[in-house]
Amino acid sequence: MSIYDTLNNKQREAVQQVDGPLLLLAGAGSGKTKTIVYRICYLMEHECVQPYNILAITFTNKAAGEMKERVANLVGVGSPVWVSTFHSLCVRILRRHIELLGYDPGFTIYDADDQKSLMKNIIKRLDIDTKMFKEKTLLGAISNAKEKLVDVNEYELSVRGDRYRGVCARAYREYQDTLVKNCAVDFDDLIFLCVKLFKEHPEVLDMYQERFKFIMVDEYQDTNYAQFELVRLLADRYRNLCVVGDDDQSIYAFRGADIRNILNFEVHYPEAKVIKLEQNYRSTGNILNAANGVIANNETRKDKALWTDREDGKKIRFSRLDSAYDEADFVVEDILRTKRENGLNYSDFAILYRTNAQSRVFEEMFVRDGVPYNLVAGTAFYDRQEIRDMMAYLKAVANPNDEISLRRIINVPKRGIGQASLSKVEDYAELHDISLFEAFKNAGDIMGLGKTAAKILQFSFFMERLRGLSEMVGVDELLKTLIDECEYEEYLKENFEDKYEDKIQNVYELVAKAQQYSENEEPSLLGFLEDVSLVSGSDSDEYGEDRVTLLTVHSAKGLEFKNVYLCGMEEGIFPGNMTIDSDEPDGMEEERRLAYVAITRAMDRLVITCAKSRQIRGQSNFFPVSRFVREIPEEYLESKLPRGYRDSAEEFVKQDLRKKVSFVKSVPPTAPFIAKQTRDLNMLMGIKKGGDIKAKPDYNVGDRVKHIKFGVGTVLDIVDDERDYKITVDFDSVGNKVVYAAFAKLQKV
DNA sequence: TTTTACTTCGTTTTT
DNA sequence: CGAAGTAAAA
Repeated sequence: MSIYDTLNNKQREAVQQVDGPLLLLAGAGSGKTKTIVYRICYLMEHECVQPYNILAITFTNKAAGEMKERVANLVGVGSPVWVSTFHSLCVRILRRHIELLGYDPGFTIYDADDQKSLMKNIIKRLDIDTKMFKEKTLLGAISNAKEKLVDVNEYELSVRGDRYRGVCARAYREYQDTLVKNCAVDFDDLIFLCVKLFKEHPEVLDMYQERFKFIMVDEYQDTNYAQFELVRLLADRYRNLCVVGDDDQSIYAFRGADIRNILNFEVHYPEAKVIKLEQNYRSTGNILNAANGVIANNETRKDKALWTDREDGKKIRFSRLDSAYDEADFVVEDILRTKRENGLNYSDFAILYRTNAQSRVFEEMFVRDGVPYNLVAGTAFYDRQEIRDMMAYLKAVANPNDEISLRRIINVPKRGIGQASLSKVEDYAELHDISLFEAFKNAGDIMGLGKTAAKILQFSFFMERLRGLSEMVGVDELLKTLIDECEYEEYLKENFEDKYEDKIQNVYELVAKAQQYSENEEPSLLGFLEDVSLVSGSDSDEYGEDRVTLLTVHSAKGLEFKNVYLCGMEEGIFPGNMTIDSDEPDGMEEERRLAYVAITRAMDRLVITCAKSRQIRGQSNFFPVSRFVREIPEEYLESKLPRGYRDSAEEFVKQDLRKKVSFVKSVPPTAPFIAKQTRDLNMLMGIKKGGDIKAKPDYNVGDRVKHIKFGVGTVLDIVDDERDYKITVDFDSVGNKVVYAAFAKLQKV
């Protein structure tokens, strides 16, 4: 009896298929990780592959850690197989060779927050119109470019007179120049620069191709073009590349993941073997069938169907409540009852929702009823202000060129160095072509600083001292000295009256983490910073306690729970209005995959809820039931959906609008349409909590205006209707339409 | 320089 | 409705 006997036929086939490219399509809950782990072991045991010739790439540290542990358990402790995330793999390679690209090997990694600050500075420096361009947009454009391996020069060439993209190009150049000056790289750079390194220095690539004779990539459906290219280069010599993924679980396209990487794998590698893992070991038949029913509505997908030999189990419970409040109440009650009746733990339950904002109501209820819960939230440990402050100090100590971190801490705690003084120092630095920190050291020579010069000097001495210290002591000691000498605790006490205790505690938690890190074989400040930068908040291990888990569907990927509550299943929330309004269908398919991921998290029981009306941004709106609920075949539901699944208010909405809005006639009342009409009616009837004042349009009869769907047209008439201004527009493309000002949001052109 | 009052603007986010 | 960011006052 060998360990491989515990695999099913398909899994075993995948494990033993070691030569050449292999596409492993692994459905949800099909034993994917087990298969990868066993395959690694099989390579070593049966194919005599040296562990250091194997590379396994994952997306999260959590997945990497789990894989490492399971391999170690199978073959004995500490195997030298490289199991790492894309990003940490690239950092390791870049630390060794980045000098070839003209960077300092002690580079800092900028996270999303650093990027934002940097972009803000650039917008100011380049005097970019903040009405037209927000840092988020520009960073998005840059990130997009880097994900597609488009460098600054290529980007500039591609602009071709487009004014909008021209601004992006200017921002991209300035952004990249500043990164180099600051000795810093962003997340996208890690991949981008690694590919660049391989392309420009074949001798380096050669070395890694020889080293990584067998490569495996997990969650392949989430790779972007840069990652695809990185893998392609590394695997190009031996072509022993095994990619594992599920196109139906691709939910990160909005971040650049390119589903075509997995869909076209056989095109890139014609000799590839394809193995499908379709047996699901997680969910009951009803849950699985429901998921299959929903995902079947997607056009662009690999043909496959999950099956299970588990029992049918409980049917899916669907309940539509009046409000978000009632929904939360219902869910909490249902959890408590189910837990009691079946002798379950709190940790057997999870609440899934589309957006983080939806967690609040549930939290309130849990607090009210004293139910222990764990919120997998956006604001993770390392995103906390006080932690970011400390990290900025450490970053600035490690890399004096890191302006972003320096600016963050120059006046934290308050030293009386404000914007005005900082600007003077910046001008001086620019004039003399020196770094910000060098300028700090020359503060005495800068005109007009007055008394602040001494303060700046003092700060620079302090940083120098920490820098010296960092070479003598561990990160934990360094942190303690830092906290002590800049009187950070006192600063927190003075500035955050009721929250300072938490913050101080967090700071000492960081010290504890630093202590823990210092026990590594080769601790270094750089290493600690790296560890922190590349670890996301959501995979910090806060498990152990018996709690209900609250999380977004995105962060639920890869997890499973006995009981899943999928909440807020409303047309307009999930799928969101953004997706419904968009006219390209890819977004809706991704949204549907997200629904599929959500459903397949459930092992034994799935409860779906939604609210008829919920407050969005302070105003209450009606919502129809999500199309994804309606796509579940009724036989898997506990009870049939109410006929028409629309309540009278919505029926009214529909009829009312048929009379009022002319274009209603020609369009069949599909779900997204009704969602739209619902929103429209909310506007009309003024179903708003807050003071509802209709805004007078900023255009007049005769003006040219732009509509999001209909394009440009001329305003023919403006009528001051009861609730809103009724606008008649002659659109160039579709002719006369009557629209409501608040809803149509016409832009004067 | 720092505090305060007022506007603006809102998905999802593995690293 | 709130967070977060900006403009005027202390």
